Amino acid sequence: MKKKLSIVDIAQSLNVSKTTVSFILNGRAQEKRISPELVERVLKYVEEVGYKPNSLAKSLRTGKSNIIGLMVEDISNPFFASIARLIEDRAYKNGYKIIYCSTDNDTGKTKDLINMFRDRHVDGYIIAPPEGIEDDLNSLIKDGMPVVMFDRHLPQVNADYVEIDNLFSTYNATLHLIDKGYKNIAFITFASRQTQMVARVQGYKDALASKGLTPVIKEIVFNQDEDLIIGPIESFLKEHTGLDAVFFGTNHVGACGLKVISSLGIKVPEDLAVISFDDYDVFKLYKTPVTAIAQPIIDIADNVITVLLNKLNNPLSANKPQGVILKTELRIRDSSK
Amino acid sequence: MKKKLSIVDIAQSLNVSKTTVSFILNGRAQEKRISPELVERVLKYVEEVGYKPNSLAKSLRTGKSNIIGLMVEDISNPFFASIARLIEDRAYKNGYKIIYCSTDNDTGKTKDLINMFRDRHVDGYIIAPPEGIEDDLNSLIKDGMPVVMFDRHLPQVNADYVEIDNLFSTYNATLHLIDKGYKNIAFITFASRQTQMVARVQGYKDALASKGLTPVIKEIVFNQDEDLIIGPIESFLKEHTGLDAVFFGTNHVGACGLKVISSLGIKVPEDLAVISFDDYDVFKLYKTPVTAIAQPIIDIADNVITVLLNKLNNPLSANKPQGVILKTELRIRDSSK
DNA sequence: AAAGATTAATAAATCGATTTATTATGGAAA
DNA sequence: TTTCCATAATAAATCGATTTATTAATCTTT
Repeated sequence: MKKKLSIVDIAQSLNVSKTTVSFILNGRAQEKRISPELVERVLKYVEEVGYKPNSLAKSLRTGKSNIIGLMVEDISNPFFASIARLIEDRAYKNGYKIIYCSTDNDTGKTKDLINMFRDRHVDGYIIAPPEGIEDDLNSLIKDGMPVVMFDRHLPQVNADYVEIDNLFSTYNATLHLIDKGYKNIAFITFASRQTQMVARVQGYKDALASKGLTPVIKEIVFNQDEDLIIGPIESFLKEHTGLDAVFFGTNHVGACGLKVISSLGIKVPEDLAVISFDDYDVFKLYKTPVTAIAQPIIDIADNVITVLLNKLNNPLSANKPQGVILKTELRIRDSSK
Repeated sequence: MKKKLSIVDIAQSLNVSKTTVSFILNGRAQEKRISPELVERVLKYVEEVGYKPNSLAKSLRTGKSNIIGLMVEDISNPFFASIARLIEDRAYKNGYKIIYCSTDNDTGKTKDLINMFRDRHVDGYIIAPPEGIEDDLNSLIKDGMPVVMFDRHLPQVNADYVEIDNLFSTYNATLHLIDKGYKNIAFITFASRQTQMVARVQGYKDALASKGLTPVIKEIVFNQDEDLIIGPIESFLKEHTGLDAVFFGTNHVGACGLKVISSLGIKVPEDLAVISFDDYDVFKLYKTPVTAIAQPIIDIADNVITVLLNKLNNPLSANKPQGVILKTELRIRDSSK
């Protein structure tokens, strides 16, 4: 077992000082007036023996880790997994690695994770924030750490964020249902005071209000256990027999909703029209494909990483944080015919 | 902006040496005969000011990082995302963090990622290995790093692995189709010489052979771009009109296959019966729910992390690496009625 | 009472890099 | 000939912990 080479080994083998080796490897040879012959000799040897600087030592000294911390709600949710994947790719191409983890929308867990990231000296934070971590994020920002929020934002946190136009999306989709003649439209979603969810509910309400219809809203407690989502939806649908359409607020609720609808033998759209937020394989392939609001996943990921890389490369630029709002696409399928 | 406290700050504030502080914080006070009063005084102060040791410095000195590297094929695939999620939870509970990344089944990329992990001094590796990285893994093992493979294994790598009984799973499922009277059964999957895929194909072939039927196999080049999966499936299905059943080798191929079937207006199971490997929301919710082979995801994750933690805690135990083979469940739905 | 053993704490070395401060040398200017 | 200034390289300090080696004080033992 060959033990790993250090910069001292390199320096000794070449009979030069480690300072010189370090300068050369960090591209500061010219600035430090190191002779071209020596530069070449060192580089050649380093290449030959395959020496790689110990990044821990490097990080300890420089204070940079080239790691970005990414916190999503749940990495096993396709929406977040896809975004994570795209961000990962872009980050790698720019010399950054990603550590990610799932917050479960749990404030306590998220605080722990932020501390863990901080402890690991990540260079920047990307987060779909749950409520209640305003102070933690503000403290990060005060310490000069780049922070980008996505999917939602916290109004009391003064950082960049990337979102979609939630209010307009549900407003528009609800109008679509109304135009098709549906009058008793329910909205089922996770209980949440997060900006994106509040906006979605509001868009739905606004659309109904504009036509003088009454909203029916069912909020479900966020949970990892599918049964605890399916159960409440089932009782809700059994209770509200007069509905002619239902709007699901997220892909997860939508998928669970379809399971309920399927098991109850409800026909879509004859008995009940369906629209869901987030597009998802399940919606495309359902018996009668389900109309859905597709988020611009690639655009979201691109914007997030661009904003973050920008901040990492220009740490001084104290320009005001900005919010990017992206458009969604209503994919009309015959579930709302 | 308060700058972070170091152990020296703590030592100075308390008028003791940093050695003492370090011993106390690492629970070696008794062993080092440090007086209980001093221990208490130090612990109290540390708690009070919220001092946390710099883990980079710690890792540099001790050579341990408390990080586990997890390499899956594609984090946006629900199968891998779910397993990653479960492993992440278990790891956190045991004081380990996870860095994960997607290999894309790409040998070159995987080699890079292994080097990245190595560079970051991860303490252990969990990997769904692509072909061609035998040497890299063996080199890790030679250097004493714990390595656990899952989903598949590399015969030339002498490390623990956790798998399912692929051959029996497809054998059994194919027999199920044959029992139902289907005779022209095709198998569509990703082209791969990985152990799990070879076994799946073999199980299918064996079942057909046992009944004197002829296999029809379509292999698709692994790709991130869905169109490059859907296209080949579509032409294959158009070409082979005599088929009465089709077996998809992975969840991703299965989902794409259903899209093709749906768009071609093929009726399941009247025109074509369908079975897929991996269970998946899409299969449960398809027009006629699709029979699928469900992997024991929780069991897989549990076994993987248990084996790895075991190795991390008993680095000396040079007991022979073992393979764990788990059972799958054939979930029969009316797509193969 | 001197030598040895315990106890309780500390000084210094180390991990592997980066960065600041310093030195030795040869040539130009005074 | 002395002084000054580039040039080219190096020694030493530093990042923040852990760990080894050492010291000073007290207690036993003979």
